[in-house]
Amino acid sequence: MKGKATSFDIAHYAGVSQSTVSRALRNSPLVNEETRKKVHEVAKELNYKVDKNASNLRTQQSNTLALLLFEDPTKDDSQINPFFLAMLGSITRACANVGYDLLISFQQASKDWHADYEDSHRADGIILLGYGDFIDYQEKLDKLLAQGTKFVCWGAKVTQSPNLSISCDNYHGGQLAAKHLIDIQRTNCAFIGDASEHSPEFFARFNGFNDEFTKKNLSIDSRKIANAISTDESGFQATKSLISNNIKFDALFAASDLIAIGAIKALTEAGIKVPEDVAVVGFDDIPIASFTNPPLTTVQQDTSKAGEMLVTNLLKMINDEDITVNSLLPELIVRGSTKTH
Amino acid sequence: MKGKATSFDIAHYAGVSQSTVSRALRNSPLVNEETRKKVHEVAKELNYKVDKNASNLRTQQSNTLALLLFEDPTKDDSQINPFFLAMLGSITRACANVGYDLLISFQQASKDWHADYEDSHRADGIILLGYGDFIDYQEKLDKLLAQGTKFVCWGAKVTQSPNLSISCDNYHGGQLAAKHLIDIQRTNCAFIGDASEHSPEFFARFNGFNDEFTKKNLSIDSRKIANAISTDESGFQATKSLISNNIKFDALFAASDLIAIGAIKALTEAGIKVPEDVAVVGFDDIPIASFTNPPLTTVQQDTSKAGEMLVTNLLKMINDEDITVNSLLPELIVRGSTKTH
DNA sequence: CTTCATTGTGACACCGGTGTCATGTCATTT
DNA sequence: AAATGACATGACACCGGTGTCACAATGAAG
Repeated sequence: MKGKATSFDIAHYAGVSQSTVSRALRNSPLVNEETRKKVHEVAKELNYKVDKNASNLRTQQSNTLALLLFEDPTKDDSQINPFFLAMLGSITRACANVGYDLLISFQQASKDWHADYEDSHRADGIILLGYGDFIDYQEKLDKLLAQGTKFVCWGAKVTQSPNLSISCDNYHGGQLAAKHLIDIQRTNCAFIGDASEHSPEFFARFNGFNDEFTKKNLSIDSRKIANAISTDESGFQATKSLISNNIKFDALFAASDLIAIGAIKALTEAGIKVPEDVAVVGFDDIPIASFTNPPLTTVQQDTSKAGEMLVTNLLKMINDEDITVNSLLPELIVRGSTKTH
Repeated sequence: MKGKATSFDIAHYAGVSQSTVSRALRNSPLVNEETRKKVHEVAKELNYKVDKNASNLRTQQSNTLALLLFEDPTKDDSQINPFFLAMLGSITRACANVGYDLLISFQQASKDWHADYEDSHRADGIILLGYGDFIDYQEKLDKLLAQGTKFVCWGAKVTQSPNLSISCDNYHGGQLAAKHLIDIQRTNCAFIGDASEHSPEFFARFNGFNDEFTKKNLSIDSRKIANAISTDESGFQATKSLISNNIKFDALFAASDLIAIGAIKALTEAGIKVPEDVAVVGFDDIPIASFTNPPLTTVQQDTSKAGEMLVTNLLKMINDEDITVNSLLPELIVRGSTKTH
């Protein structure tokens, strides 16, 4: 047999027209049961598969979603944030469940990325994933919006159109962390992350955390706030600088687990014991979290549910259905890094 | 503007024919520099993007690769083997570097998966990734081969066509582990994994390990070999059963890091100290490995190079070029789990 | 026996590009 | 001045499906 079989080949062998083959294979009610069976039979025999390019071209939809992962530009090229990796896994599954293919692509946050995938009809919609500088990001989202591109994003709320973004309730997560530290009487607390609009998610975590302290007439000393992006290296450096500036604290809330891991490393190297001297709370609950030494207390985001929601919401957008925005509820997972006894 | 711009729209506004637009956009040398510029200008203005479906249909290639991930069926649905996640990351990058898109899909190892992606012209080639029962797997690979599908796979050697698979030199990796343990005088050694043809990679690791012992007139007691698939849970159970059968050993070689992590947990719970009582060596060097307690000594596979090789080899196959099979050289990373002093 | 709805099928245009062939223009050669 | 070639462009078929329309066959209704 020369090359791949086409619907014409099937038509030929089944003794019907190509139109009928097309209908039969898509189980159109228009076609007689008997011919339908015959066609399916021949198709199977010839190992025929519908050419997606032709079919997509005609129907003007691809049954494919694109996942764009943005990375912190400073990040080592070889490692990917495990939290996003987990999201990627759950998104993949969610796509498979609804019969969509998934294209993935890593984007340099700095680079120009336009909505290539959707514009070129390669995907019906786009899922955006990534921490990164939000200000720059926002601008590009606006462009997407203006173009009418179908997309959802994880994390940062897009102001004009809050329905586009799905996230866990970061503010609430921050509160959980604060409550826990207050419970175990660690109120002299440092925060490592970015407490500004540049990282809305981190900011929300910080605000929830801070507000909870304020509620109890406590406060976070601003000198105990150190900037970091979501890498262990950055968390390590930030914590180290706090330590070398001789700033004292008995608890540390890291805006992400990777930061927390870096922080623990910095603390340990400085001879500061976790959790005896400093209790550490992270955010995300990445797989590593339970394997660190000590195991990391952290605010868990349900990545599996998150991926599902991203996909279902995106599909709703594609079908012009209404979206019910749901924030995911984070959960505190207490482990060794805050166990004081 | 109604809908997306097509090349005809560009042609209209640029005052040339559609053919010329097509050529100009692909920077064909046939078209005059001036018109080329003009066309590019208009295209940019109208935010035009080539429709991939049309273009793929015509050229009969998709500039897309598909990545199929096979999972141990027993595996918890929510977690993905971190080693494959790392591979996925490097493959994605490698694809991006050569201008290919990447479709990903998780496959139930048990399910029927045919070569849907390639048959339906959605991808030019396929990358297969996954531990799993090799016997069943092999059969499906044969089918792919017979169909002339372009694919490469990680790990297990496909007997008829060894060029198809790329892997690190597992045998050598096993030797490295053995040498190290012998060096530190831990020769009463257990092996956790699957030492049979069902898991060729694990088998090779074991064989390298075992042969190295034999070379030194040492041997691995067959009662100290326990079966496990590549999950921490399975490693945990396997190790536990060794312990509860009162089998003594002072070193343990796990066929993968996840197994090793489960093993460490089992040992620790039984009051056996790592590395004082039992030295543990894993395989893969997944990101978690350096964060375990104690940090895990392991045989590192260079995932970044591996992903690159998979992609470049697959592209060579697609272009009918010759492939030079390269095994990747694994490297021993010594960490706390084998440090006896 | 005609009329009309129903059912199943084939013919054909179409999706938006790409590649081939034909055409036209202009400078160079003889 | 006629012939030759290089260069630039347009016309058109084609990739392999999908959707619309027309039409034949059948049976029911009038």
